[in-house]
Amino acid sequence: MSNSQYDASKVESKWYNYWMKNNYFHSSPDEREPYTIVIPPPNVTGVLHMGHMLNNTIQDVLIRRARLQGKNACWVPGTDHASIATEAKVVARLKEQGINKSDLTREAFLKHAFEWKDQYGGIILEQLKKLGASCDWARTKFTMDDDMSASVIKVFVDLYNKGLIYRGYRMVNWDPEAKTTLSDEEVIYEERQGSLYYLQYDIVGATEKVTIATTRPETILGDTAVCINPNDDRYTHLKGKQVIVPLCNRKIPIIEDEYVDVEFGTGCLKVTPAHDENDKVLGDKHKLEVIDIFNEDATLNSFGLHYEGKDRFVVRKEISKELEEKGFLLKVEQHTNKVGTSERTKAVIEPRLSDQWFLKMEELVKPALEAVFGEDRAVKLFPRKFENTYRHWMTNIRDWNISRQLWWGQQIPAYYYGDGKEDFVVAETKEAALKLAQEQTKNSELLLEELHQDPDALDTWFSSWLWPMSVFDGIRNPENEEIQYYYPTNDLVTGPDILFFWVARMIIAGYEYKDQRPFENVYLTGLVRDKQRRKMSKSLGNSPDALKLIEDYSADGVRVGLLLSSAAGNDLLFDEALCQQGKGLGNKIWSAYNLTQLWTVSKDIEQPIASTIAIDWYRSKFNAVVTEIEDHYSKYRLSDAIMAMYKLIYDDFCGWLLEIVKPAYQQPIDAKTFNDVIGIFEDNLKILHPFMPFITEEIWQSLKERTTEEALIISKYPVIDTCDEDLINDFEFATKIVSGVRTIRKEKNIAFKEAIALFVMNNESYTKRFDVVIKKLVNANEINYVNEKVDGASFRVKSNEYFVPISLDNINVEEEIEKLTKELKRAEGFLVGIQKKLSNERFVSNAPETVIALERKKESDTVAKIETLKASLATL
RNA sequence: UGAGGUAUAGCUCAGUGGAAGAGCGUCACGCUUACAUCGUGAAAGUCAUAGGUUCGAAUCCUAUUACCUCAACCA
Repeated sequence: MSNSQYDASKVESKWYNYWMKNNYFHSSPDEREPYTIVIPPPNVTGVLHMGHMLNNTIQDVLIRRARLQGKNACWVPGTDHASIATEAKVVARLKEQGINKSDLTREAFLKHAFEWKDQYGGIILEQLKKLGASCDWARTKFTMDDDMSASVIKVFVDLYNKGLIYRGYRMVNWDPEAKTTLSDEEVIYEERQGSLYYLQYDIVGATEKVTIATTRPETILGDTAVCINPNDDRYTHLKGKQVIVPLCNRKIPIIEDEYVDVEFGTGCLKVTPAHDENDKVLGDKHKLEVIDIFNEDATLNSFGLHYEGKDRFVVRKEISKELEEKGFLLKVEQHTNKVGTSERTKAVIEPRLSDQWFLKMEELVKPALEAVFGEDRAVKLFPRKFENTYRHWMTNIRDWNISRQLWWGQQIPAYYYGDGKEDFVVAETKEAALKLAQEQTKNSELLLEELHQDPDALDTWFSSWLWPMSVFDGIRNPENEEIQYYYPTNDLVTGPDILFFWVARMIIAGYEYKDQRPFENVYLTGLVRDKQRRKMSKSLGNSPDALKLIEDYSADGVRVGLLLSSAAGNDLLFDEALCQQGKGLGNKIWSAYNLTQLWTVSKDIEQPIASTIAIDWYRSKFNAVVTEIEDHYSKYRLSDAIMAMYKLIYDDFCGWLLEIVKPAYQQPIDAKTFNDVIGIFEDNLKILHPFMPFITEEIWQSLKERTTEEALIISKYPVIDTCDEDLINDFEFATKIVSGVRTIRKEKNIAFKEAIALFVMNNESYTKRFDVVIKKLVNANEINYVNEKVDGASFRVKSNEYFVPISLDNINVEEEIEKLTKELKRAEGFLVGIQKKLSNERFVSNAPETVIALERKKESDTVAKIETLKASLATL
C-alpha cells in the first residue's frame, strides 16, 4: 500500500545522487555505437536562465533517450571563460574594492580573475544538476584549462604558419568602456533618436558657404576632406576648392566621389577617415590625412582643442552650442539612426583604427558551406529556415578580428624582438619563439628577456570554435582513442543567436582540423520570451528564477512545461501555467501508480475478457503512438512528442485502460492482468523517462512485479511492434458509444450507480468484441441487438442507433425533436454538398478513384444516418 | 533597404489539394471506492484581406496589411 504524497524535492535529489553514485552518466569508449553531445558552454560566472533551462532540457531528453536505446551516450559539460563579460565583472568588482585594473600587473589581475572563477564558476553547472542534466561530469571542461588553452595556441600558430592569420592596421569596432575591440558579430545595432546637424563651412577664396549634414558634430575636428558627388550639378562650382573646418580652422580639400548620395542631407559629406568605416575607404582612395581625435575611452585628445579630456557625448552637446553661437549651425533636424552598441557592455561602439590580428576567412568557409548545402547535407540545421541566414553570413563573411585588448583569455603567442611592427615571430612557447627570432634576425645573441609577448588576448570564440574537438583532446593528439570514438558528435542544441558566433565557426574549424563535420544535426531552439512576447532578460526582470520554478513545480514539471511550449522553430512564450501542466502530468502518473499498488493480486481468478481485449488494444495503441513519437523525434519536434505522450498517459492509459481493468471495490485483480498492466506501465515509464526522469525512476523502482533491470535510466527502450489498426479503430468506435451513453446519463440525470440497459440497431455490422468493455464503462447490465426502435433516449454513432430505455417522464419530447432536427439538418446539408460534388461531371472524371470512392462511402453513410434520424423523428 | 519567416478557437500551436484539429483556458454538472492537481459533458473558427489556378484551396500562385527574425546602412 503506497499512497503517500509525492515529494518532488526529496525524490529528485535522491535519484540524482543514485545515478551519480552508480556512474550511469559516465561514458568511455567501447564497442557500442556512440551518441555524443557537447554542451554549449555557458559563461563560467553565469547563472541559469530560461534559455539554458530549455536547451539543456532538450539535450538531456536526447541523451537519455539514446542511453535507453542502448547507445553509448556521452554528454560533455563545461564552461566558457567569456572574456569580455567576465573581465568586465572582475574589473567592476575590483573597483568596488578600490583597486584599478591599470594598477595591477597582468599576473596579479589574472590571479584575481581565477579566484573569482573558482568562487562563482560552476554555479551554473550545479544548477543544471537540479534540472536533472545527465552530463558526464567527470569530463567537465573549461575553455581556459591548460590543455584547452594549449590547443588554442597550437591552432593559432598553425593558422599563422599557413598564412591565414595576419596583423593589420584596420578600422575595428572599439568598445570604449571595455577598452577593447569587438568582432562584427558582437556589435548590436539599435535604433536611436538623434539629430542631424546642418553645419556651414567657409570656402577658401569665396564668400559663400557650403552646408554639410552630420549626426556627429564633434568629429568635425577630425575632418580631412569634404566630398561631393561629381554628377551633382549644385556643386560644380566647388570642384577643386578648399573649405575651412569650423573651430580648428583647418583647410581641407573638396574631393569628388560617386559614393555620395545626392538625395541625403545636403548631398555634401564631411570625411573623417579616423572615425568612420566608409570615410576610411574614401580616405584611402583619395589619400587623405587621418586625424584621430579620441583617446581609448572615447574622450577627446589634443586634437579636441579646448574639449580635450571630455567625453564624446558631452562634447557633442557643447560643440553644437558653440557652433550655434558662432554662426556655423544652420539648423538641427530630428533623425533616427542605428547605432552600434557593444553586446556585452552596451557602450556605443566607436569605429577606430588600430593594429589587430585577423583571420582570413575566404578559403576556410568553403567546406563549411559545402557541409550545409552539399548534396549529402553533412550538417543539417533544424529548422531549415536558418540555412538561408547561414548562407548569407558565410558568403558575406569578412576577416575575423580575433584579438582583444583584454587579459582574461589566451594571450596571443606573438613575440616582438624589436620596435618595428613587423619585428615579431609566432610560436607555441617563448623558447621556440626565441629560436625563430634568432634565425629571423640572424642574431644568435638575442636573449629570452628581449622578447615581448603581444599583450592582447584572443577572442573567446577563438577557443570555443574548437570545443567539439578540444574536449576530446583532438587538437593536440588527433589520433587519440577518444576523439576517434566520439567525433564527429551527433547533435548540437543551441540558440539561433549564436549561429555565427559559434555554430558556423565550429563547422569551419571541424573541417580545417578533422576534415569532418563537428556534428550531424544542429537543433536551434527558439528564444524564450514572456507572455507579452518580450525577450526574457535580466534588465527587464521578466525572467523567472529557474531554481524557484523547480522548487514550485518539480524539475520534471518544469521540463515538461518548457517542452510543451517550445514548438519547433518558434520562439517560446514561457508561461508558468505550462509547468503546472507538467506537474499535473506527474501527479496523474503518480496516482496511476498508487492505484496499481493498491490492488491485491489473486492467482485464482481468470482474466476477464474485457481486460484481455483492453490490454491487446492498449499494446496496439502504444505502438502506434510510439511510432508517431519516433517520427517527432526525428524532426526534433519535441513538443509534439511530449504532447503525444501526454495524451497516451492521460487518456489512453489512465482514462481507458486502467478504468477497464480496474477491479470492483475491494476485489482482487487477476494475476495475468496485473502483470500485463505492470509491463505496460514500465514501457510507459521508459518512453516518458527522457522527459520526466525523476518521477519515472521513482515509480519504476517501487513497482511491484516489475522486470529485474538495474535502473530505469539504463534500461532497454521498448521495441516498437506493429499495431493492429482495426483494433484501434474499433476501440475508437466503442469510445463513441461510451460517450453517447454518458451524455444521456448526464442529460437525463441518471446516476452512474444506476445500471441501464442498452439496445442497438447495428446497421454498421459493428463488432461485438468490445461489448464487455462498453458494459463495464457505462454500467450497462445488458446490450441487446434489435431491429426496431426502442422507446427512450437515443443517440447515433455513424448509422448505428443506440437506445437507453428510460421512463417517459424523463424525456422532453420537444427538446428531443429539436435536437434530432438540428442533427438532421446538418446531415442533409452535408449530403447536398457531397451529391453536388458527385454529380459534377468534371469531378468524377478528374478526381482520383480513391477520392471518388471515399465520397461515395460518405454519401451512403450520410443517407443511412438521415434515414435513422427520420425514423426517430417519426416516432416522436 | 534587402532576405527569410509567421498570420487557423480566448491563448499556444498541429494540419502542404479531397468532410476544420489538439492541449490549455472558459462554461455546466459531478467528491463514482487512483487522482478535485480529478471525472464527465458542452460551447467556441468567414483558416489575416483581395484576387487567381483547380472538379475541389487553410493548403498552390499574385498582390496587400500586420507582426517577428536576420543582415546591411547615408553622413
